[in-house]
Amino acid sequence: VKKKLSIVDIANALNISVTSVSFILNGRAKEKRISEELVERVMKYIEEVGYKPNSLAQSLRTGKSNIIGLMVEDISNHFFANIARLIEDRAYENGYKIIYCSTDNDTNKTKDLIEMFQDWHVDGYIISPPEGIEKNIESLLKQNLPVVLFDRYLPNVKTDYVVIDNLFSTYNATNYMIGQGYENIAFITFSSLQTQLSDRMQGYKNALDEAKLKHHIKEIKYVKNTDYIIKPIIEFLMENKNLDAVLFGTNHLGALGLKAMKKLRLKVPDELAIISFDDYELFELNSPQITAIKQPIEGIADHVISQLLNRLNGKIKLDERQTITIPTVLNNRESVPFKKR
Amino acid sequence: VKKKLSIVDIANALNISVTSVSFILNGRAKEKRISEELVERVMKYIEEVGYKPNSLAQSLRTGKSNIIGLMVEDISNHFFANIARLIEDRAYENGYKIIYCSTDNDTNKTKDLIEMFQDWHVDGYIISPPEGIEKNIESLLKQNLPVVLFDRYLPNVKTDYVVIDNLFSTYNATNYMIGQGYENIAFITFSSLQTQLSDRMQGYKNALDEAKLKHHIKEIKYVKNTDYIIKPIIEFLMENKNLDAVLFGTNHLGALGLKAMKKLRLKVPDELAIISFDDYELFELNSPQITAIKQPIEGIADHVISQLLNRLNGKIKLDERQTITIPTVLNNRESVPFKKR
DNA sequence: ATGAAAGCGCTAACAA
DNA sequence: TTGTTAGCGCTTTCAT
Repeated sequence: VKKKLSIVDIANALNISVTSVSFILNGRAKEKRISEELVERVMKYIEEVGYKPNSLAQSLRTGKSNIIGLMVEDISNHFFANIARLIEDRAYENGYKIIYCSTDNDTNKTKDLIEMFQDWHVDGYIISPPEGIEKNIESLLKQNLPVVLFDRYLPNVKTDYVVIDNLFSTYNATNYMIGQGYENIAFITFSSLQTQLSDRMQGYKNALDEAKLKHHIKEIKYVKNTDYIIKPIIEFLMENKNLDAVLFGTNHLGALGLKAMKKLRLKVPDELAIISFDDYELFELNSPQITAIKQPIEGIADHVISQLLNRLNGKIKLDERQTITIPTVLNNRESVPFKKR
Repeated sequence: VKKKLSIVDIANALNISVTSVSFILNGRAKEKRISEELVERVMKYIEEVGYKPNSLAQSLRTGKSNIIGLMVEDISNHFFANIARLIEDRAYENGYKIIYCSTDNDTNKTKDLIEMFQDWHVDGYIISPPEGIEKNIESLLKQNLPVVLFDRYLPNVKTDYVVIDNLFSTYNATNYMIGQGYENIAFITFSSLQTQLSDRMQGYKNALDEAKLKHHIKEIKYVKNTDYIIKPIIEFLMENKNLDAVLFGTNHLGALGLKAMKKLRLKVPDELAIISFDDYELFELNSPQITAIKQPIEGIADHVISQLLNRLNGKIKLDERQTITIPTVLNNRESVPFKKR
């Protein structure tokens, strides 16, 4: 077991100073006018013995960790997992590593996690924020730490963020259903004040209001155990036999809603037309294929990481703020046929 | 913008030595017989000013980073995302953070990533290894760094690992199909020498050989673009009209296979019975519901992290080696009905 | 063009 | 019981 060598070891071995080695290592040889010959000698030796700088020490010294903290609601969720993957690729390409965690939308957990990340001096944050962490985000901002929110934002905190056009998405989807002849359209969502969900609800309401139709809203408390999400859906559906269409507020709810309907032996779309938010492999393969509001995952991930990298590279002024809203696509399939009356 | 305080600042403020502060912070006050009074004073002050130790410095000093490196094939894959989530929870519970990456089963990429993680002095590794990184894993082992492999292992490297009983799983599934009266059973898999895939293939072969039935194996080269996976599946299916059943080697292939059949307007299960490896929400919701080999994700994640934590805590002797093989469950649904002849 | 040395924040051996 | 100090490995200022 050979001990890891340090920059000192290699300086000694070559009988030169650590400074030279450091400069050479950091590509500042030219700038410091170090002889070609020395540079070559050092590089060769380093290659030979397989020297690798200790990133920890580098970070302690420079204050830069080259780590990005990624905080998503739940890494096992299809949407976030895909975002995480795309962000990861871009981050590594740019010399950053990713340390991640799932917040579960739990405010206290998130606060702890932010502190942890701070102790580790991560260079930047990508967060899908739960409610109630305004203070903590502001504190990061005050320290000039780059923060990019996504999926939802905090209305009272001036950060960069990347979101989709939630309001228009559901407005549009609801309108589509209305246009297809549906009149008793429900919206099933999680009870939450987060912007993405409240915007989606608002879009739904707006469309109904314009058409002078009645709201049918079911808010479900989020829990991990899916049984306790399916159950209220089933109950809601049973209690509202007059419904002819349902709009689901998230992909998770869409999938579970499908399960609920399967249990109830409800025929989709004959007895109930449906649209889900957030497209999903499952929706395309289902019979009938489920119409869904597709989020441009690549677009979101791309903007998120670009924004963060720009901040990291100082390409955005500190007092500037970039907010990006991306349109969605209604992937029209088979679950909302024209309704015969 | 107030500067971050260090242990020195708080020592000065309280007119005591850094040692005392350090000991108190690390809960060694009792052991070092530091006065209750001082401990209290320090703790109170720390609370007051919100002092947080710099983990970077701690790690540089102690050589322990409290970070676990998680290397999966692809974090956006349902299976790995779920494992990642469970591992994350257990890791944070135990004071570890997770830095992750996706290997894409790319040997060179993985090598680079391992080096990166090493530069960061991560305390332990959890890896679903691609082929050809035996040397690199061995090098980690030689440095007494804990490594737990999962999903597949490296036959020539003596590491801890957690895998499922792949061979029996497909043997069992294939046998089940045979028992249901199917005779021309195909196995669609990715071309790879990785243990999980070769074991699955072997299980399939064994069952067919025992029943004196012919092999129908399609190996597909893995690529990111799903079109280039669906296409060969379609071709294979078209060229082998005599098939009456298909076993898919991974969840990814199962889902894409379903798409292929949809395109071909093949009736499942009447024209083609199917079983997929690795259960999936999609399979349960499909009509017909797809029979699948369910991997015990919680069990895998649990064993993986327990093994790693035990190593980290020195509860496993260095020369000892733990390999765990977990059984799977054949989730019997509707896609393999008894075949009338 | 190269080197000496301070210091990032922390831990722990040693001293007192 | 508490304090002094070396040093983890690196970067960078200042001197030469």
